[in-house]
This record gives sequence, structure tokens and C-alpha cells, in this order.
Amino acid sequence: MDENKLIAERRGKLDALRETGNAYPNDFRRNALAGQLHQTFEKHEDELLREEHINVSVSGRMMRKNVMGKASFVGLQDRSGVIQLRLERDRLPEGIYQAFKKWDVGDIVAASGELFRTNKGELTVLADELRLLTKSLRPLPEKWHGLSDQETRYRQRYVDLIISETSRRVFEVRSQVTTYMRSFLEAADFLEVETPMLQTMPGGANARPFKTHHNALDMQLYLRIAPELNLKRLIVGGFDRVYEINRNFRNEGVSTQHNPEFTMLEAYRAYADYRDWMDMTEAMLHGMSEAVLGTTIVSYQGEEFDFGKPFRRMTVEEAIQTYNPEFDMSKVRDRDYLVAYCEKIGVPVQDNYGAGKLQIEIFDATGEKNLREPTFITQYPTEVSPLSRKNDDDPFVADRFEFFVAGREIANGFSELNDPEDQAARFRAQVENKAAGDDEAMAYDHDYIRALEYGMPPTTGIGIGVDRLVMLLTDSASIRDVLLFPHMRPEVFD
RNA sequence: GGGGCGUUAGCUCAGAGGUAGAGCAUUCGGCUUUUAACCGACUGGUCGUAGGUUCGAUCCCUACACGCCCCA
Repeated sequence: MDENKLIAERRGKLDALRETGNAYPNDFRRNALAGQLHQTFEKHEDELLREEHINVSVSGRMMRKNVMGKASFVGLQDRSGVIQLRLERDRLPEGIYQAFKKWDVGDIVAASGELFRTNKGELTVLADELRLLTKSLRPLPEKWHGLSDQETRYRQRYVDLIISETSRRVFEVRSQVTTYMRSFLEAADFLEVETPMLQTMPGGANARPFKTHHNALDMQLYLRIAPELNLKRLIVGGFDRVYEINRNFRNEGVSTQHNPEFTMLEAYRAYADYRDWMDMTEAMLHGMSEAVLGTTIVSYQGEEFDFGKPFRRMTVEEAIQTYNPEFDMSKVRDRDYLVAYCEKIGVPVQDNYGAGKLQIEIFDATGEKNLREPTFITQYPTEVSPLSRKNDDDPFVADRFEFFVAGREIANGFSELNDPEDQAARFRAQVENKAAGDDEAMAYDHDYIRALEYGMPPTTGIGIGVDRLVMLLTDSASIRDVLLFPHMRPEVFD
């Protein structure tokens, strides 16, 4: 580890503290937070404050230290904001002020005293008690430019959070988003559940899993790629409105949009179909943006989206037409034509791709990034929707939607397939794909078929990517900005 | 996996084939209404790592590590 002169100096100060008593005391109790004080006494002028003799005890990290001889001003930061202290040598107990002059920005400090307002109008604690609670050995980044090195911000998030109000705000929004989801679903009588992360057979999505090993049982286990099949088992069991907000793990690349572990909301509701979930998604995002941002207008990377009005809806085939004007719609399900079109636009094709898979390849390549305004895309090919119910009038497509904003998929929902024989056939097709080399294809889940054979009521489900939603609501360009500890290669300590 | 860019003081950043620079922070001195406090003095570096070219490399070349962006 680096042990430079700055740290050595502070370590010397810590050694001195250890000699004079407990260097890490834990007997101070505060009775006020900075933000509360600013709010409560917002309208109090200096004269009124001094008349009322309001005594408070505060503590936090010393972020600013202005020493002017025998008096000083200090900025103390707690979780709610910053409160200023005024320290006067002759007001504090003997020797305290001299000791304080050796303290460093970054130290954890406590003070008690009465509130007043400075000439410039800043609410301030005139301290008559002052303590050092925790010595900080490492210097903080510069106060003006802050921490701009991305790597350090991600690896040492604790430093980023100390320094950056913006970063703290992102994670407060993140918490408010999941809180809002829970209250929204609870109001609709949903039950929150937790299902296994460690599974003997990963399922519920097309993705490669992480493998791990259970020592005592000496067996291979997988980290889950989705909770979907377990949640639908609960629908069979009679919990007919359930949801889970939790982590999924997918063994794929890392990018501004992908982290190997990410958070999804999955919610399932019996006696409803995918159109009901589209309506609920609109209502949830409308309410969430108002609750979290105070407005339904979401500004993202220079674009503005209105979460307050109904979202556009179009089918996959309509989207192909919209974004491929030269595409011959009379042949939209003609496999030979679709193959030729894919080759024309440079999309690689495999022999086992059917018309539905080819449609989705074209949609992904030409449509997705152009879906800027909030949009529901509906009627996905059954071929690429192995867990979705077929449409009654047109079995080529499933009763399914995906939701896009700013060219990114945010949500995926469908009417669930509850016909066990159809589901068994879909699993068999997945197994064939796997045999043909698709290592993201699903395995055949016998227990899930057995569950469906007991009878799953007609059901609809949705998955919402929490990280991507938080990115939108916080105007974050990278998923790493909304993950407290994004995945990084190990740091080398020498 | 491929391409591009980056890595210099604790932090933010300049720099150039010839012994390394600024601001802030630190240290010391001054200052009882500051808030990027101010004034004065000083200090701080294996220039990501390892090789190579060169009389001489932090700079040029190669590989590697880590990060960021784009593509698959």
C-alpha cells in the first residue's frame, strides 16, 4: 500500500491521540441533522435564533476548515447535508481549540452549541463543546474539482459518496425507485417473495449462467438468470399476485448497459393478460416519475421523455415496416425473403433460424435504437417467446410486449403460457436449439411442466430492469453509475 | 474478442528526446464572520509495469496491466 507523507503525518496525529486516551470513542450522541436544522430554522433571523437559545449536538465529516487565528469556521457533513460550526478559542474548554488546529479535513467531528446566523446569513452552531470522534488517515480529493477519475469513483465508492452530492443523489433515487415499486404493488395487493439464487437448473430466460459448486453436497449449482419459473410455480400454488425485486446473474460481457449481476422486478398476476400489464406499467412509471423526480418529464442525455402520457404502441411487424421503408411487407413471414433481407443489411443468419427469429434479428438491428419515445412493441414471434402464450387469432405471434425508452429495452411482459403440453413442446424446441449450438437456449424443466399440469390460472407477468430504469431517472450514461459497486477487474495491491 | 483513447504529486491537470511543472491539499508563520477564506514561506514524484531503440527515454517502439468509449 502507498504510505506517503500525507498519510504518515496523519498517522502520527493518531498515535498522539492513542496516547492521550481513547482514539475511537463511541459515546457521543447527536440530536440534530444538518438538513433538518436548515429546514426547521429556514425563516429564523439571527436575532430570533439568539433569543431562543437553541442548543444542538451535531456530528459528521469535516469537509471545510477555515482557520482565522483564534476563531474558525468548519463545515460538517452528515447524511442530510452540511451544517457550519463556528469555533472560538475562548469559548471552548481549555486546550481544545489548539488541538482542533491539528485536525484534518476528512476527520469525523462532533460539536454542541447554540444556533445563530452569520453576517452572510448562514445557519451556524456556535460551539461550546468539540470532539474528534474518528481520525481520517487518508486525504480526500480536492474540494473544487472533486473526484473525476472514473476508476477511483467505482472502486472506492466510499470516497465518491463523501465527495459527490450528485452521486449520493443517484443512489437515493435508486432506493426511492424500488420503494415506489413496492408501494405500488402492495397497493394492488401483490405479495413480495424471495426465490432461490442458487439453482440446479437455470431457467426463465435465454442467457448463459454462472456456475458454482456446493461443497457439502458435492454438486454443481448455477446462479439464477431469472426468477420467472419459480414465481409462476407460486401462481400455481395460489399466491396469484406475487413479485420479487432481486438480482439476476448472466455470464456475458460488461458494457455501459450490462453488468454481470443486475436487478429486476418480476411481477405476476393471475386473471389478467399482457395488455393489463401495459396499462399498469404506464401507471407505475407515471407515478414513479412524479414521486421520485417531482415531474413526469424525464431528461436523459439531452433528450426529454414524458412519462405522464400514454405510451406509443406498435407491433414488431409494424416496427419493421416503419424502420425499413424498402421492406416488402407482403413477405414479412417469408423465411427466404427474411434471410435475403438479413444478408442485405449485414445481419448474420443461422440455418435453424425460423421466420420469427429472423424478424427479431431485423427488428433488433434496425428498430430498437430508433425507439426513442417510450414505446410498447407487441406481438413478438412465438418462436422467440418460449414461455409466452400464443395469440388466439394468430399463433405465429405471442401475446407479448417489450417496452423501450431511448433506444433501450426497459421491460418485457407477456401473457403466460399455462398449457403444459404446449410448454413441453416449447421446451423441446429449446433443447433442440441448444443441441444446435445455442448455448443461451433453455433446458427442459420437468418440474415446471408438472406444476403447470396441476393448473396455472390464466396469468400475465412482467420484468422491469431496475438498473436501466434508474439510469433513465438519474440521467446516467453508464450502468456503473447506478451500481454502488460495479463489477471491476481486481485491483493490484503491491 | 476487435479498434480507438487514456494512466505524470494525495486530488485536478499542463509538459517536452537532455536532471519534472501549476493550482488545491499538506507543513510552518499570521489573522475572531469565513464559506474555492485570505496573506507569507516551504515541502511533495520509481512520470502504470516490463523490455527495446538511443550517448541519454517520463517522452519513440513492443508487450502486458488497469480504465474509458465504440464495435461484435
